[in-house]
Amino acid sequence: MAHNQFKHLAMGDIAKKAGVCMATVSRTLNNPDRVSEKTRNLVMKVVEDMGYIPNRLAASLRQGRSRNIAIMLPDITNPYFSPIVRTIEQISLARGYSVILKDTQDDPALERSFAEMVKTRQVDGIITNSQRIPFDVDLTLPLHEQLPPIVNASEFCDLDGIPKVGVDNVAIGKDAAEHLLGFGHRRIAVITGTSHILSSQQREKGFRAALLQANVSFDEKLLYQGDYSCESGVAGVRAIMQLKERPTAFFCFGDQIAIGALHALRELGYKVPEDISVIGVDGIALSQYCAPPLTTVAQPLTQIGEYCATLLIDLIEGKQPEKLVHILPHQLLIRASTGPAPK
Amino acid sequence: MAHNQFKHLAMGDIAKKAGVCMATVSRTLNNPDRVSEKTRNLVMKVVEDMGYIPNRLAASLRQGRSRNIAIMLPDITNPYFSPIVRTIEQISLARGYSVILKDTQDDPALERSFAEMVKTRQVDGIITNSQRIPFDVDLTLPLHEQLPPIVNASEFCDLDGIPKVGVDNVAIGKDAAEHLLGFGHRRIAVITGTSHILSSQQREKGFRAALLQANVSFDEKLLYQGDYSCESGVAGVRAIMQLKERPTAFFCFGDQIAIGALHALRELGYKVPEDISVIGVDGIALSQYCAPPLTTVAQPLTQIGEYCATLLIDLIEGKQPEKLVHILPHQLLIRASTGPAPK
DNA sequence: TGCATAACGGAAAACGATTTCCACAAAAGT
DNA sequence: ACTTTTGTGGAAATCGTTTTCCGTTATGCA
Repeated sequence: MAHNQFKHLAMGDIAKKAGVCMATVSRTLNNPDRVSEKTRNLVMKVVEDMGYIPNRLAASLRQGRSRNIAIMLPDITNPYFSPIVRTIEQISLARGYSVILKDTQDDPALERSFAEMVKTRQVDGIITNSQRIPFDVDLTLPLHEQLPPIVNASEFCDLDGIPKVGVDNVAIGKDAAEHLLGFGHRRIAVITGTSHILSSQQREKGFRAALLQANVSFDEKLLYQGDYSCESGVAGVRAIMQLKERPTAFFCFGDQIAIGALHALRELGYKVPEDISVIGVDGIALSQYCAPPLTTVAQPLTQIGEYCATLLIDLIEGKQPEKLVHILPHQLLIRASTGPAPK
Repeated sequence: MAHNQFKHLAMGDIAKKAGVCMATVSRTLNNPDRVSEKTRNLVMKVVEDMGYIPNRLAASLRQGRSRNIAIMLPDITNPYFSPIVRTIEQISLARGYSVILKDTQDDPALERSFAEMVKTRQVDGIITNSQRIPFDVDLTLPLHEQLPPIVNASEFCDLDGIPKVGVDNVAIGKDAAEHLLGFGHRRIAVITGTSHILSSQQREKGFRAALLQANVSFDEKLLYQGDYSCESGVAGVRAIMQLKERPTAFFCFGDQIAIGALHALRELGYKVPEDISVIGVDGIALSQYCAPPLTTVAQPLTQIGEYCATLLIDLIEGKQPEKLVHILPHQLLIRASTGPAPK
């Protein structure tokens, strides 16, 4: 009713005009090499002249696939995801897929409802940052026979057999800790990510392991449960700096946390890194513009996106990927927010 | 071929199992009130038990609409867009639409190709930040008869009759300038947004008007063409601070520019706001965590998203909106990056 | 000249829901 | 008891492609 002003040509109209049959038009559009050059040019010309654009819904219905993929994120405002999403878009486009982006706000119900888009045939597969797999699975049966094409990005669910792309968060926690230990820090505070999130737990694990290995004990009062937001960085610093025995360094499990922490430390009058060092994780673009520029353990965000998209589309198209799990290398970016521990 | 492991029930299967006809199943699912409670419960139970989920592609094909909308952005990594996109998603979801997000990288060809998704019936409408309308229009005919549902967000094309949601950028330029003038600044540098973008041109216009009105002349050497990126903020400051006659304030046409500018000023050893004031535009979430917290002219980002989504969906559904153009109020957030001009 | 191959036409099934048309029954109203 | 509603069944058209199944003609090659 609404917008009939756009008369939609059907393939039959083109066929009639060009004096060929529909099959030929379809072949010309989808398998150009199966049509003689002469007919191809003829059909193409008519298509151009009349401005025909095939209805992809019809094609999708017939072919049983939509050539769309979905990305589920807990929070698209987190700049961590931007480069990942952008890369996924680029690769998908190159391979003929469109991307549907979803902000699930970490809500299981929303995750499941979005996941239904696979069942409704609106998308052919899903890239998800959630460690909850939004499909019912029977653990006694092989997973890949029950799940639609799905790739776990950055955050991993604990099921084996689910394709995953991300980093080694235990190692990240260790590397960050060792960087601070190397500067002589012994009282290191931690502002974690969202507590139920695996990446946060693993970074904590790596952190503790590094301390243990260096024979440094950890004061549990120096641990603040954050949630990967700037706000939790602010709150964490405020809480911890009230302690009698203050830390000389903060290990923030995300760059956004670190940005908030830097802000709060500034407010309280501390100098970074002279009084207190701060290290983050993620390597978001803005981290280099912090005051001071943030030392951080950078993730290969573009690469994560690249692997996710490639993996998912391979799965969709039935190409068996050689590897289902990709753990990509991280990199410690030493900038100005960390320095020697004060005496 | 790829994933037949998911046997897809069709509506006929449900009808048979429930002992009713397909029309009844369809009615139950789409117009529950046109079916007796008894049959409704029966059908619903079968639907639940068998886990039936209707194929939306088929429905879309038949109904001639996909219940998808597209958002075209030049750069999804710009945190300016995040709250807008998130709000659009929320409203769309509530009204039964899915959102397809596109990063066009300001490329006209990409914009056009994405816009074709309307013609291929993959989306019912578009929200675009580009001032290029990616459809051919005949200016002698009424626009609304030629264009599919489309809404211009934040950046406006120069055609009348296109639905638009945004702010008054001339006023924003004026307000920012007057704030600095009020602090006694007379040499104010400007780092603009992308030069061909209307919002940047208008902010400049407002800025110049305010100076003129205050009887302050503008030194053209204090104008640096940026592109809304952090990098251009850095570059702008470096270029302008090499001048013999330096400014006492920077008006950055975007918060990202301002973040880069703050960074570069810090590198050069200037104190903000004691030596130099900096004001931004946009009011992105991170602006409050800058060092010092950024004075900025904030846009009502959530509201922009809200109006865009509502407007577009109303257009799609044939409801004639009362207003096609919404200019929403901005707000000067005075924080710590601006202060009195040094003597 | 003969024959394999390629190119294309014609017609129709298929994808899976929506929607219409008509008939017919049961429930509700007068 | 008679007329309206209301609810439902049965069957089929429809959306616009893709794809198959032949059959036919043109082309190329030996």
